[in-house]
Amino acid sequence: MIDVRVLRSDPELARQAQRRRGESPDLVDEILDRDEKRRTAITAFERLRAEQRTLGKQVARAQGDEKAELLVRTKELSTLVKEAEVAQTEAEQAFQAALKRLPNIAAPEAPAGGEDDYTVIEHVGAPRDFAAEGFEPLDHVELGKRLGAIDIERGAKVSGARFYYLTGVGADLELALVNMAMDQARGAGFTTMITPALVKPPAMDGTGFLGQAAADVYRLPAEDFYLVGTSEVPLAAYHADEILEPDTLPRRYVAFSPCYRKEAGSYGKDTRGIWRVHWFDKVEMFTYTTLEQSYAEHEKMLGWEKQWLSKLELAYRVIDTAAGDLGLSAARKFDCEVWIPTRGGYGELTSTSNCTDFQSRRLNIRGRFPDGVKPLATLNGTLVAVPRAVVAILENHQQADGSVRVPTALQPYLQGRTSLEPVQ
RNA sequence: GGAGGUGUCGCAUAGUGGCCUAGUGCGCCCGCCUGCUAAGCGGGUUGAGGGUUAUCCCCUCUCGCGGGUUCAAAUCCCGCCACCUCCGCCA
Repeated sequence: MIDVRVLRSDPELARQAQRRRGESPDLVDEILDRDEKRRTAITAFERLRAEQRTLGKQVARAQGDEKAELLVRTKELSTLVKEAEVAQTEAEQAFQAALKRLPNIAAPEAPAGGEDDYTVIEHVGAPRDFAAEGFEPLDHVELGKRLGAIDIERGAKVSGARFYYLTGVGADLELALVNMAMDQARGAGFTTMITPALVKPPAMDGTGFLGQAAADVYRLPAEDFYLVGTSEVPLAAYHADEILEPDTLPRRYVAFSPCYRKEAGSYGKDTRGIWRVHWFDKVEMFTYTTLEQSYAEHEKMLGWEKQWLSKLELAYRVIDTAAGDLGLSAARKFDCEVWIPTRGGYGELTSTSNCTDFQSRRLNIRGRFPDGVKPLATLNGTLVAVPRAVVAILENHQQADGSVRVPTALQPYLQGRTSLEPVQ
């Protein structure tokens, strides 16, 4: 949620930001119009309410005829106050509804445009040249079968399309990745968390996932729960309605959780294998800090993600996501995209967003600072989304004999194994 | 799932319709006093919104949340939520 005072003082900034996202600037003016009506309604209510309170005190002291006369007026006022209160509430709700639709103001550095308008910040490592090595790489589905690591057929039998089992070394690989990620984050000062995967509507809405992303969210209507698509949701809502002391900042949390996504609108896209699935496990970093510190923190998040990918010995590039591809809450987003041999291109493995004070305003997360109580900034970043990491490792580290080399850093987490061998 | 209890300004508490502009203690902040510290004394200390915006000032809301009764609600009534105790069920 954007500070309405920013919209009042510099509406053109917000209109411009909307255009850079490829969205209509008219929403800004609709919000300002509703703000005007809201303030008029508040003033009207408060004037009546003040009169009611003043007269109410006189009633308490008055006697006889004087009291009777006052009661005539106060009874009238009682009705007027109630009407004015209803009008104020309605104006407030109309205003809030419009304001909540407005996405975060994209950072000036974020490229304008949509999904394909990203800029590449850097390349790290070179894609492996299988042709030079003299063999054709297998995809992760075939490798997963040979290793006894991934069972997609039975995933579909039990749960349907886009579900899978990790079996044997596949399951071992998940636990190894998760433990390694947790160790790295813990070493960087993060507090380890295991978070609820079912949340109530305010948590989902406050994090910004009931906007454009609502179609992608699983809901349990009977109990009014949502299944989270990322532990960003329970981590952001963790400090909702709290005022944090500045000397406890930054607060860094790392969570392991399952993630559930409908993947609506992706029909026919990435249908093979486990690249895009309805459920997966993920280790996610999350930071609460000041708005001023958030930009440096965002660089740190990216640094931790790069460190992680390097330990997995993967070639990747970093992109600066375009404004139109930021989602509702983010002001800026960096994706790390790893080279996937059988895709013949880069695919997103991790992503880190600076949501500035956008989520904090929705979730009412504030800090007590010398110059007042102010909303904090929130940032999130993937360390490991398990299935995609498994795909990247299997495909990039496969050998001509069908085995898969285990990256050195990961070996201690896989009972010292240096390679995964085919079982058939 | 059932029964009972509890929810007040950081913490602990007072408050059974108008004297609540929510009192008191603790904690915290500022100042005074004081060789230092403690004690003592004085003041301040929820958050949000509106008017005005030159820091002041004025007003409204905020006693778990939402309704209702009333001229007037922390206080009375209804619903919901959270927590505690016990029972049931379950991993």
